[in-house]
Amino acid sequence: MRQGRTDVRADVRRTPGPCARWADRDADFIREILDLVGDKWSVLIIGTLADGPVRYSDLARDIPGISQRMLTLTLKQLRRSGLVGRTAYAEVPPRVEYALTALGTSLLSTVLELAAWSADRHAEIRDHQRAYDTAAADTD
Amino acid sequence: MRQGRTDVRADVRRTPGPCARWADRDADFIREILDLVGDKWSVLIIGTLADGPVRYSDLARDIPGISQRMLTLTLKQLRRSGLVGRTAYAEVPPRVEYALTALGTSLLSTVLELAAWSADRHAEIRDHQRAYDTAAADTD
DNA sequence: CGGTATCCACGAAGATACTG
DNA sequence: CAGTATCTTCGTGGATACCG
Repeated sequence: MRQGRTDVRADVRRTPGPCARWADRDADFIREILDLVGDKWSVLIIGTLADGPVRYSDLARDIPGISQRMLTLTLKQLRRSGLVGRTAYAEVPPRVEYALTALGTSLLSTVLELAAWSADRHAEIRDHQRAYDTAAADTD
Repeated sequence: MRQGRTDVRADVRRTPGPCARWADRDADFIREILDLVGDKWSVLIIGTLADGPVRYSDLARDIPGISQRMLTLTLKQLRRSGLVGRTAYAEVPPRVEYALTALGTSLLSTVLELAAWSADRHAEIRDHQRAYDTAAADTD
């Protein structure tokens, strides 16, 4: 499962007791990746790029509800981190394609797993939420 | 004309790949899980609970920078979704322990994979970011 | 100890208009 | 087509004080 060179959990204290603590570095890693893909649009964009290069306007059309501003901003951020590449063709009309880099692709599989988990468990989650909300309403 | 506005949805490219265009419910799944663990603290809490039940005050101490308010709020959200369980012991002084449920544990492994990815690639990502920022500064 | 309640600042993000 | 610029709203989260 985790055959990466760096095992995050290795840095977390595994005391027999109930007190495992995050090394600051671990928290930073989490924060870093969350900043990258924890927002509203990044994962959606990455998923849309899964099959190959996609044009700006196609992204705007295929991602429901995204504004031009957020699309541009999020693409810029993904590009900055090296997850997404941009190719502009000097044509008329102009054509710009965005595609996953190798780095982006490597993230895709993990992210897809998360999506699969969510799809798999979402009924269970919703049930819990409803039950919780009902119980809370009772005690109000 | 390869793609008019009318047939956008019909012209979905269904390659055998992971996902072509987002069906609305796929986007909803992503959104759901991102709402759950995409925030600043959820993953950190889940990770801290990895080894077993942890008391409220221990969570507050072991998660650097978290405020009491956010700890309470995030725990409530995780509890609502069935990822975390709460047990209050009628003692003096009072003791309350939080622990991952089976659902929470099943998420943990996926999330840990994401953290491992981040730990593994974070140098590469930072390099890209620096290069990008430098290039941007040049064109300014 | 294990929380709630309230106030406030700040950044994220939507709407809209404009440009190369 | 592929963006940028600006304005404004809105939610998230920090600080602080208080309660069972």
